Amino acid sequence: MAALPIQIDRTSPVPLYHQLAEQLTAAITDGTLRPGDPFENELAMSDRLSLSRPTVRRAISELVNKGLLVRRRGIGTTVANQMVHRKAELTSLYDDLEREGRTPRTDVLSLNCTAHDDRAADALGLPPGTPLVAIVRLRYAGDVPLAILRNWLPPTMNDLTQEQLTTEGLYAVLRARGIRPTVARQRIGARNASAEERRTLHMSKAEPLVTMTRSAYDADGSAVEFGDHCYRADQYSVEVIVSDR
Amino acid sequence: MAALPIQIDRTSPVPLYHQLAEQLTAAITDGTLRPGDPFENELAMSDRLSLSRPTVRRAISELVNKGLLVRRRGIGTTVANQMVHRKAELTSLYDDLEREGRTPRTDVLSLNCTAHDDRAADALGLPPGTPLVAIVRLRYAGDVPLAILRNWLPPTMNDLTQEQLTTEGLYAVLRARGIRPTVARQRIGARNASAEERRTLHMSKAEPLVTMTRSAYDADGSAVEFGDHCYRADQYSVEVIVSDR
DNA sequence: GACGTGAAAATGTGCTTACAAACTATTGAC
DNA sequence: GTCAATAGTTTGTAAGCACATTTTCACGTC
Repeated sequence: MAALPIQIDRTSPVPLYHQLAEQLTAAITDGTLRPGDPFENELAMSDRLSLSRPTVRRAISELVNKGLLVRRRGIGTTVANQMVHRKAELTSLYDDLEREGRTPRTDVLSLNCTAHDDRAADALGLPPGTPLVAIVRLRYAGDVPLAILRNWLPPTMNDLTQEQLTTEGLYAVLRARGIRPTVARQRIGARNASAEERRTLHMSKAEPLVTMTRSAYDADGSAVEFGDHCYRADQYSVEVIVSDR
Repeated sequence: MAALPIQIDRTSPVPLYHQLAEQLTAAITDGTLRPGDPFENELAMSDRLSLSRPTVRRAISELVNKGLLVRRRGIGTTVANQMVHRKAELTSLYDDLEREGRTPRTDVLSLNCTAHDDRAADALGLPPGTPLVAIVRLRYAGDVPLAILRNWLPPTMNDLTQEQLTTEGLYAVLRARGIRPTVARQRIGARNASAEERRTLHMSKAEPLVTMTRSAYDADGSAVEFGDHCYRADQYSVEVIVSDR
C-alpha cells in the first residue's frame, strides 16, 4: 500500500476528481504502482486527501473504466495485471508514430477546396455535389513511405494551408480551430494496391494494403471529417482495445 | 419532450440506475426516441420517478458514455444525432454474422489439447512449453468460406468437444463456463495468403487476407484466450468505434 | 483440532443538499 | 429599435450520510 504523493489544487478550474485521476494514472503508467499492487482504500484516501469519498470514487472509476484498475468488493482495488493499459483512442497516425519515437513526416500531395466526392459528402452528412475540402497526403515514418491519406472536410474548412498540414497533422489543426472529434467509426480492411499506389509507396508487387475509412464526429454528432487511408501492410497494423465494462 | 413509461422495481437486485439506463437505452434503440430529440431534464425525471438526481444522472451517464446521448450544460440532454449508436464490442464473428442475417457455419478442422506454441503461451501469460488447447476452425458465411480461425486456450479448457464448438461459437462456450472476457487487445493487419490458406478459403491468387490477433482477458486481468484469425479481404472488414468520452 | 459464526474491512448503491457554470430568454435602458 | 444586464433553467461538481453486500480473518465452540 503506497501513500502516493498526490497534490490537489482546489483553486484550479480542473475538477478535483480529474486532477486525482490524472495523478493516479501517472503513478501507474510511470511504474510507481505496478500490476497487482494493492491500492489505498477509498475511505483512507478520501481522509488523507481531504476529499469526499464520492470524489475519490469517481476518480478511481475513471481508471477502472480505462482498465487500469480492478475493483473487488470486500477485497479492495488493485492495479490490473495485464498491460492492457491503453484504451482505444482517437488519435491520428501522426500521434502514434511520435509516441513510438519514429519521426513522422508529411508531404501534402494535393489540397483542393472545391472537390466533389459523393461518398465523402454522404459520410459527412452533406448533400451530394457539395464542394468539399479534399486533402491527399503522403506519410513517412523516418524515410520509409508508409501511407497515403485521403481526407475530406466540410466546406467551412476551405481556408486551410499546406504549411499547417505539413507541420501539425490534421487533428491538431482541427483542435486549434476548436473542433474536437469525440467519436469515430472506422472500418478496417485490406486490398491490393493500384499501380500508382505501389509507385508512391515504393512497394513490391505482391504486397497488400491495409485500408481504413473513418468518419469522425463532434460531441453533438455532427460529422467533422471523412478519411480514406491506406497503409503498407508490412509497416503498419492497427491496435484496438475493446472493453465490456 | 417525451414522458417515457419507465418502470422501476425497487425490490429487484438490479441497481436502480441500471434498470433506468436499460429502459432508456431501449427507448432510443427502439426508435421511440429519435436522434435530436430533447430529453426530460434530470430534475424532472428524478421527481417523476421518485429517484434521486444522482441516480438518474448515473443512468444518463451510462448512455452518454456509450455515445447515445449528448449533454450540454444550460441546454439539456438530447439524443445523439448520428447513428454511431454502437460501441466497440467484444463479440465474435459468429455474433456479427448472425446479426447480419447470414447463416454462419463452422467446421472444426482440428482440436488439440496438448499443443505447444510459444507465441500463444506468451500471450496467455503462461511459461513457454505449457501444453495448450489449440483449435483451428473454418468459418463460412452461407456457403462461402470466410475465415480461418486459430485459437489457443489455457490447459484448464482441455475437455472441450468438437460439438460444442460447431454449434455455439467459442465465446458462447466460454460464457457457459462462467468465463467472461471483458477486455481484449486486437491487432489488425493484412498479408498475403499461403498456398494452403488460398486452397482452404477458395481464394484467387491475388487476393490478400485481413489478419487479426486477439488477446482476451478476464475482469481481473488474467488471459483467457489468444486468437490468430485471417479473413478473406473481399468478404470481411472490421468496424471499430472509438470514443473520447 | 476442525468447523462454523461473527466482527471487521472494503467496495456497491442510494439519498440529500449545496453551490458553480453555461446557456436562454426576457426585460429594461438608451 | 438595438443592445446589455439580469433572471431562470439545466447540467457540472462536491460533500456528507446511511446502509447493503462481499470477502477475509479471528475467535470460540464442539
